[in-house]
Amino acid sequence: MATAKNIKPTESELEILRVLWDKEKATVREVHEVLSATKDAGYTTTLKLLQIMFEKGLVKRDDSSKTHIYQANVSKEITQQQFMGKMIHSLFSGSSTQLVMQALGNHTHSKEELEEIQQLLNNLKKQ
Amino acid sequence: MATAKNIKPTESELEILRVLWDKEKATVREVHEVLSATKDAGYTTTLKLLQIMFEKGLVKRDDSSKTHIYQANVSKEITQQQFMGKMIHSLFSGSSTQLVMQALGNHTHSKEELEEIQQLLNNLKKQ
DNA sequence: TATTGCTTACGAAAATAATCGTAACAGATG
DNA sequence: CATCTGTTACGATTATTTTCGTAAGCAATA
Repeated sequence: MATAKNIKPTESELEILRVLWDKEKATVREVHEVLSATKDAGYTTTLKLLQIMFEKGLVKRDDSSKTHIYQANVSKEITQQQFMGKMIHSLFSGSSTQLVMQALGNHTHSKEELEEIQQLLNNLKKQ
Repeated sequence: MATAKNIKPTESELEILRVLWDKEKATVREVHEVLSATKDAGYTTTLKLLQIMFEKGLVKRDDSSKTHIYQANVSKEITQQQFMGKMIHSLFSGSSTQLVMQALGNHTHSKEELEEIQQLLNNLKKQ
């Protein structure tokens, strides 16, 4: 993903990005279809939002045919980091460890997942 | 903390809660003093915000003397969980494991912190 | 060709959040 | 008592985000 803008997507923009990260490419209608399952806003609302996101550089689009095709222009990873950083700062006094412990303690993890985390932890300890 | 409202604090409200969690009790002026170190908004802005938060039940206050004394009315833990849940859902496809790995991988942790996490992990594995 | 259906563009309204200005009041102090 | 200082109350403004209505275009097709 070439352009990693440091623009923080709004709540609604995030919902759209989620769809685009999942589908890779999508038309306004496709995005709207997914969104309308969980929220009710009109088609033009989704359209407008995508247009705004395009202006901000959050998405790119192929407008060579009448029906434009949108694609995320910020990576999921970068966005995750961005929000995590904010979260760590504003809710965990800057301690990512506290955040990790909170997430570990308050959600269920399968044996396999715990093992996966253990692997990563082992690697970190080796440094 | 008796009343755990499921009201999501806004960005600014969160900043105020952070101060209140830290200081336990505080007057508007005290909150504002802390805030003004990092952001510039007038005193009455902080006052108004606290009044709104009071109406929402995010804070409680002792108004027995002229200068009211505010206190958080939602716990840091509950609020953390609330935001974490949202985050896991909207950015990690519902997988808290992914979030944990992201946080572990993208931030530095001291030997002691890693050990602390290991302890918790051990406990979880025992279940 | 006329109609229908789906599309984009875009201004503007509605909703939400943040900020401030001003009034009023209480307490201290000259 | 008059004044100054610091406080709350609160309406109103501003900024941001979300939503929608309407116009216009294009393509398929009756």
